Amino acid sequence: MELRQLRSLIMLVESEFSVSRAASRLNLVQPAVSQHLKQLEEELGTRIFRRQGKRLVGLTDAGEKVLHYARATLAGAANLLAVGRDHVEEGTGVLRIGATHTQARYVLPPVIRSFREAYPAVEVQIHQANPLQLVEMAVNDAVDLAICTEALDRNPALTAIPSYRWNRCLIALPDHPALEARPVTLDTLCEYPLVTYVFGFTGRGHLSDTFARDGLRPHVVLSATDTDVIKTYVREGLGIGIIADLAYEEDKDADLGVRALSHLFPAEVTKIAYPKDKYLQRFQQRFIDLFQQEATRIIRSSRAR
Amino acid sequence: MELRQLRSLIMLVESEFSVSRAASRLNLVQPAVSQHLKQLEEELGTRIFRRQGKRLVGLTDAGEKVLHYARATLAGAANLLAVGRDHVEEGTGVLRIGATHTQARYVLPPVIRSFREAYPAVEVQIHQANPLQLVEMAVNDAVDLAICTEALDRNPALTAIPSYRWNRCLIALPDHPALEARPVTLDTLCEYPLVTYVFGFTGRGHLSDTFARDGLRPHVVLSATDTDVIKTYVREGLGIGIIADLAYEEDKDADLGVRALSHLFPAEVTKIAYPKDKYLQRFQQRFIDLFQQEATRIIRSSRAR
DNA sequence: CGTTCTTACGTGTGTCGTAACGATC
DNA sequence: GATCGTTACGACACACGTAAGAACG
Repeated sequence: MELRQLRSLIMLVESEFSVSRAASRLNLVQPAVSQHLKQLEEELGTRIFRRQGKRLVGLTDAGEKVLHYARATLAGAANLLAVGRDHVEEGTGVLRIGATHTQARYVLPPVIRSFREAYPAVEVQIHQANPLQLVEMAVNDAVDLAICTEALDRNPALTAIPSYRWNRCLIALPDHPALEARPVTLDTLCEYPLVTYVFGFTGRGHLSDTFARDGLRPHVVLSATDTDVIKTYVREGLGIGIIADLAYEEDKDADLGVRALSHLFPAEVTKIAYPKDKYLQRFQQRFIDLFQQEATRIIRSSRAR
Repeated sequence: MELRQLRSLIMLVESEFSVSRAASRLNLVQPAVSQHLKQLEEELGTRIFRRQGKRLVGLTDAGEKVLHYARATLAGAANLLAVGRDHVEEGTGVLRIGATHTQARYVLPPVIRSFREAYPAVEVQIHQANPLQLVEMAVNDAVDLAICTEALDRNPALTAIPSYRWNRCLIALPDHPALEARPVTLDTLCEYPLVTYVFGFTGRGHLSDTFARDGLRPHVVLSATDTDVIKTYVREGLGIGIIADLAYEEDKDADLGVRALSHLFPAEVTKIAYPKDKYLQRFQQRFIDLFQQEATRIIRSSRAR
C-alpha cells in the first residue's frame, strides 16, 4: 500500500468520482490514478467502489471505512512533515483560516494585521463558509483553523477552544420608536418587522429558541447570512435589526441607533478549532494566541456600550 | 515521504537504535534502512536523531514528535488494511490479547475456548504483562486488545470498556482462626501475616488505600504478582492470603478456607481496551462480546459464595 | 462523436542488494 | 579486529506518461 494510492482515492472522492479530474488535480495522467485505485482495491481484496459500467460512482460500505482511514493516514503524514517545516523554515508557510462572514469581517482584520507583522513570510488565506461547512473543512484539513460560534464543539474530531463571548444588539434608524423602549423586551422586538440572520448562522438558533420559549412569534421580514446585508436593509427602513454586538462599528454605524440586548438572549461563545492530534506549527499556535488576545479586547469594547 | 521510511524509523526505535537489527527485523539489508532514515531526515530538513559519531543513539525533540506521527500514520495504514481483511478472509487472522496473570489464568480460558470454537482459523496469542506494559502495548499496537483492572482507563488514547466488577476474598488454611471471625474486619486482617499482590497489580492500590484510610498497617510478609504464588505460600502456612475472588477455584482450592471481603474493600472494575479509532475486525468485536458474556457469568458464580 | 475509463508499452527513476571502505569500541 | 555504520555501484522493479482501444451517453 502506498500513500499516493490514498491520495488518489481521496482526490477522487473530492472530485465527484471523476478519475480524470482527480488526476489533473494531482498533476498526474488519468491512467496513473486508475492504476492507483485498482491496486488499492486489489490489495484490499474487496470492492470499495460502486460502479456503473466502468465508471466509478461512489463508495461501498467498506469503501467509506477505507476512506476514513486513508484520511487518517495522510493526516498523520501531513503532521509529520509539518514537524519538519516547523523546525526549518521557521515563520514561512501558509495559514488557512476558515471563518464565517461575521468573523472575517469584524473580528479577524486586527488579528490578521498583527499576525502579518509578526510573520510577514506566512501567506494568510481566509476561506469564508458557513458553520457546517467549516466543520467539514477543518476535519478534512481543507483549512488549518476554523473560527465560528456554532457547530464547532459538536464534532468529537475537533479540538475547540472557547475564545470570547458575545451577545446581540438592536440596530434601527435613529428615530425608530423601538429604541425608546425602557427596557427593550422580547415583546418590543415582536412589535416591529425584524431583519436578522438566517437559521444556522451567527447565533440564530439561540435567538429563535428564546422567542419560542416565551411563545412569541417574531416577525422576521428578511434573514441574511451576513451583517452587512442586515445593516443595509435596516438603513432602507425595512425594519429593526438584530445583529452580533461585535458587528456594530462605532464610527461607521453612527447613523444607526443601537441598544444592547444581552439581558434578553443567552450569550454565545465563539470558538477556534482544529482537528484533534493535528500538529500545530508555531505560527499557527501564535495565531490562536493573537486571536484570544484580540477576543478579550473585543469583549471590553462592546461591554463599554 | 514513504511508508517504508516510517517503518524503518519505528523499527529502529524498537531495536534500541541498532540499524542492523532493525534491518534484519524488517527483512531488509542494513544500507537500505540507513537510506530510509537518511531520506526521512533530509526531507524533514531537521535533525531527528541524536548521534554519537555515526551511530544513532536517540531521538531529538523533533524526532519524538516525528515518531508519534509516524506511528499514527502507520496505524492508519494498518486499520485500512484491516478493513479489507475483515471483508475477505472472514474469520481468519491473528488475535493478540494482552492480559495480566489473573486474567490469563482465571478469566480468559473459557472465553478463549468458545472463541476458538467460533473462529477455529484465527490464531489466538496471549501476551502476559503488567498493567503499565499493557497500556503501552495497546497504544503501540503490539496487542489488539488489552485486558486488566488498572491503568487502562487512564490513557486518553485508549477506549476502555468496563466489563465486570470483582472484589477480594480471604484464603487461609482451613483451621486458621482468621476464618472464624464474624465478621471479618480490617483489624482481623492486620492480626496475621498477609500474603497478597505487589503494588500496581490486581487491585493492590485500592487495597493499600483502604488500610491506610483507617490508619492500619497490615503486615504483608510476601507480595506476588500472581495468585498462584500467593496460594502456594498460604498452603505453606506463611500467612493468610488476600486474592481476587474470581481467582478462587471451588474444585481445585477446596483445601483452602475462603471468606468474602467485599464489605471491606471497594469493588474493582476490569476493562478491555484498544486504541481509539482502531478498526476492530469482526472476530475482534466478537471476542469482546464473548468476554463480556463470560464476565457476567463470573460475577454470578463468585456472588454465589 | 465526444467523454471517460482500460489496456498496452516504453522509459526513466529509484529501491534494494552486494561489496568495499571507514570508524569506533 | 570485530562490530556497526557509510559510500559506491549495478540490477531489477515499477511508476508514470504516451498512445491506442472500448464502453457509455
